Amino acid sequence: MSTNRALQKEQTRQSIIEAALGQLSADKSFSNLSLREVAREAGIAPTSFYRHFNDMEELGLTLVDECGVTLRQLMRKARRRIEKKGSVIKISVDTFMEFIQQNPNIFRLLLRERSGTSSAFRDAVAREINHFKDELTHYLIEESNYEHEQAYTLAEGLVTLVFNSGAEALDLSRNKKMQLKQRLIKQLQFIVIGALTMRKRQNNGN
Amino acid sequence: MSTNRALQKEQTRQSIIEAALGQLSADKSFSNLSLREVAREAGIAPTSFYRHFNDMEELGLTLVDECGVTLRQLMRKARRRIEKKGSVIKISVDTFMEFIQQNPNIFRLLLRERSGTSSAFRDAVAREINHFKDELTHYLIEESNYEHEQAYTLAEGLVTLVFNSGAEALDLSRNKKMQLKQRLIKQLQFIVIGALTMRKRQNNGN
DNA sequence: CAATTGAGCGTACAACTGTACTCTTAACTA
DNA sequence: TAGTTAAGAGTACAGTTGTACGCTCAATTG
Repeated sequence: MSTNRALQKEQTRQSIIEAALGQLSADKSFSNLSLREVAREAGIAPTSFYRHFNDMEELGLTLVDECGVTLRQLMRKARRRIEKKGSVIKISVDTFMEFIQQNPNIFRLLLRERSGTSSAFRDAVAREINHFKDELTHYLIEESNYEHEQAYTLAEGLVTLVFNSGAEALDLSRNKKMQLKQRLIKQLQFIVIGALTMRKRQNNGN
Repeated sequence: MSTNRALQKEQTRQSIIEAALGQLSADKSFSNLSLREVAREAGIAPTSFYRHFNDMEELGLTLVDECGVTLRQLMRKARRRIEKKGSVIKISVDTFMEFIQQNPNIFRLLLRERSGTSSAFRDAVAREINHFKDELTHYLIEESNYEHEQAYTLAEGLVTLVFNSGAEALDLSRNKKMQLKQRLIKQLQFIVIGALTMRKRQNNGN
């Protein structure tokens, strides 16, 4: 198996990926990136793009996957912090907000393609979000003895609230962002306590 | 003031709007609609478009506004149904789901432009969603004696959950949609009961 | 009725797009 | 070392886009 050649190829592949990520912004979504623009930014001829991806879509899906990996790593880090003690809700929210603060463009990619034009994209993003729901579901089952269906419903609600506040936080001032975060934490508390309360009532046959 | 001429103009204006709405679908978002496509569909010359809108963006904002009006009318209808009695949560959810069932494309427009490329769009959509939050906030204050801040936080959470489930419901089968709706209702109950519970605790000085 | 207005059309153009095809040349293989 | 492979460049083309400009001609106005 080759070393030098494959290595060079991998490098330009990476430069394509970085070029694409670098062009994403509040005013430029992936779907209005053109193959030529990306190639230009990556320093290759437009036609050379095809040596690495068949499509812009194929490149996009790669970005989504990479983003998912990064996010999951981050949440693992968050869980470690929780084990060392601290409020589950606050630490999770802090972690998430930290991520979108530092990677606004890749988070925008997720947001946009979640309801975007390509079903392959939509599916990919849905898959990433489902990872979150599933992990949280397991956490709730293990830590708080929830039954699966209840746990999933609860997890889904929590993830929805967090993800959405992330979306709104993108454009806000530091001040408004703080307020939003406070409200988010309250909403998460509401839903957690609500679920607990309903479970108690059910157990008491009430 | 003219009658005939202005009327004709209004008619082709409407045909532009309908053309645009007609072209929106799961696979075609407003931002990849071209002026020429819309003009073609509306049966006018590309350049005639400018007699009615300066921009595609101006057309888009019009669509968002129209969508907002429709939605608010619908929610008023829902409130009337509630006054004649019934579960607040269930009726609201039914109403909302009915809307996106019957107007999936215009709802997709809202979803997409919510985190889209144009800040004018984002603002417009945010404004529409805020209408919902505000109306619900007032409702909670009047009907359940919430204090304003708590009411707003609660309303925001509820609206977020509903709006988001709407987004997910778009692509689901009838069956999955029912399940989603069930979970949504549970999540709304969680959050409402959680808020009530926390308020009680606070009042008991607990 | 004569003059004005303005919605809509047609032409034209420069900019940009994706991609088919051919060529180069450095890295690999045997 | 001679032959093969494949990444990347260059050219070319047909298609689409927004929009500037000038024209037409029916409705409106005075």
